[in-house]
Amino acid sequence: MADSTAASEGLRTPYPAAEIAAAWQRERPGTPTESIEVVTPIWWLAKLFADDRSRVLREAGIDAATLDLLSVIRRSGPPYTLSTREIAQRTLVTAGAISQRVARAERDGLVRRTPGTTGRRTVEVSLTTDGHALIERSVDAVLGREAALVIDLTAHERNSLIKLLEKLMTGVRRRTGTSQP
Amino acid sequence: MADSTAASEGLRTPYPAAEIAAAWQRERPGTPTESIEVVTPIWWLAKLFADDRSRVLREAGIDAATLDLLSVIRRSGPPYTLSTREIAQRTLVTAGAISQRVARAERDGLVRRTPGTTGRRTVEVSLTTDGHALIERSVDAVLGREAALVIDLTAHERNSLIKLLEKLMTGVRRRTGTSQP
DNA sequence: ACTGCTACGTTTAGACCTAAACATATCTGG
DNA sequence: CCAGATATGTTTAGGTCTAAACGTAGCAGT
Repeated sequence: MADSTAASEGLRTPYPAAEIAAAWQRERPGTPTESIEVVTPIWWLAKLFADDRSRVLREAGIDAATLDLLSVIRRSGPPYTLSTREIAQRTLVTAGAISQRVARAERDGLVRRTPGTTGRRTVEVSLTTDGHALIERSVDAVLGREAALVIDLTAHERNSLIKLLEKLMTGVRRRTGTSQP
Repeated sequence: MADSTAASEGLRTPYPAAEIAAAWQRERPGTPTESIEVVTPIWWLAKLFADDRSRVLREAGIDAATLDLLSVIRRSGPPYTLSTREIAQRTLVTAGAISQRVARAERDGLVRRTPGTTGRRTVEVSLTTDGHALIERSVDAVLGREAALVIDLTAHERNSLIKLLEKLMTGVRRRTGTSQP
């Protein structure tokens, strides 16, 4: 069943995950390949989305890391201010990376850092007028483009996929220890 | 339907994608958020898998980039040799990155570079004894761990997910231009 | 009020990647 | 046979991230 339609030429569907699993079974029978057809497409899709987003953002004059930072602040609503720690929790990167992102964005005049008034030794990061304008300008472009990329799924398929991803994520989280390492 | 079970405390399920979409709708009604619940979980899962894999590999004394390189050569079968170009095609990184990966692996004695005998100005990369031993030692650990991470899905759910991811990837590929930019 | 503990943010060193410039080697068509 | 086009790999410059070391700011207990 793998030999029909032998690849007479290049790779129309370049190296689908099933072929990787089959190759391992051929080379090392018994290799635990059950996960490959789930994990590999997820990685590839993540990269396809990330690369496409980079392209869209380059045209808008902003990069993905900055979009992520400005988005999370914008989304939190007025007064468009979050502490460094809150930002780190809502994002999948380390505190050090947030520090650097904020430093770059501040250098570019997109956010402002102010000593936190509330208790702890926090630092509040808030949007400047420029930062607010930039995120307003970018978010529709990025999300609109991504909506177009997933349009091939029917509403039903989309819902099934969302539910399955949710269940998978719950399991993975539980087994890896839910907090970021 | 979003307000029931208000988050009285921290974030048991930290910032699920649905909340992000809801936040955008609250802040900017009309924002095209249809893709968020699909794209965001895919990114998060990719990162969860990548981080977990890094952890497993650190214990095995190898990094993800090297695993990727040795795997693709090992999987190709005897004589465990591929040209730089073939490796780049089977991997999602640029030719420059492959060049650097091969240089590092060669420095560590895991692969060997030889001028290609067949026609073009190719460079053949082949596994050394050490490289072969290292990949044999690592692959079961990595794939076994990943199989354990996806075990919560039933066979039926797993198949549905695979099919949906395949369909999504096909569409995204077509709309972004199938070859890597 | 001291002393030690914990929370929080920043800095630094190192790894890896991409994009673009290079450097060659191989073909192609007069 | 030669000139340009094409295919391959490598190098370089710049950017971002992580992990770990730091440096302090509040807090708790006595």
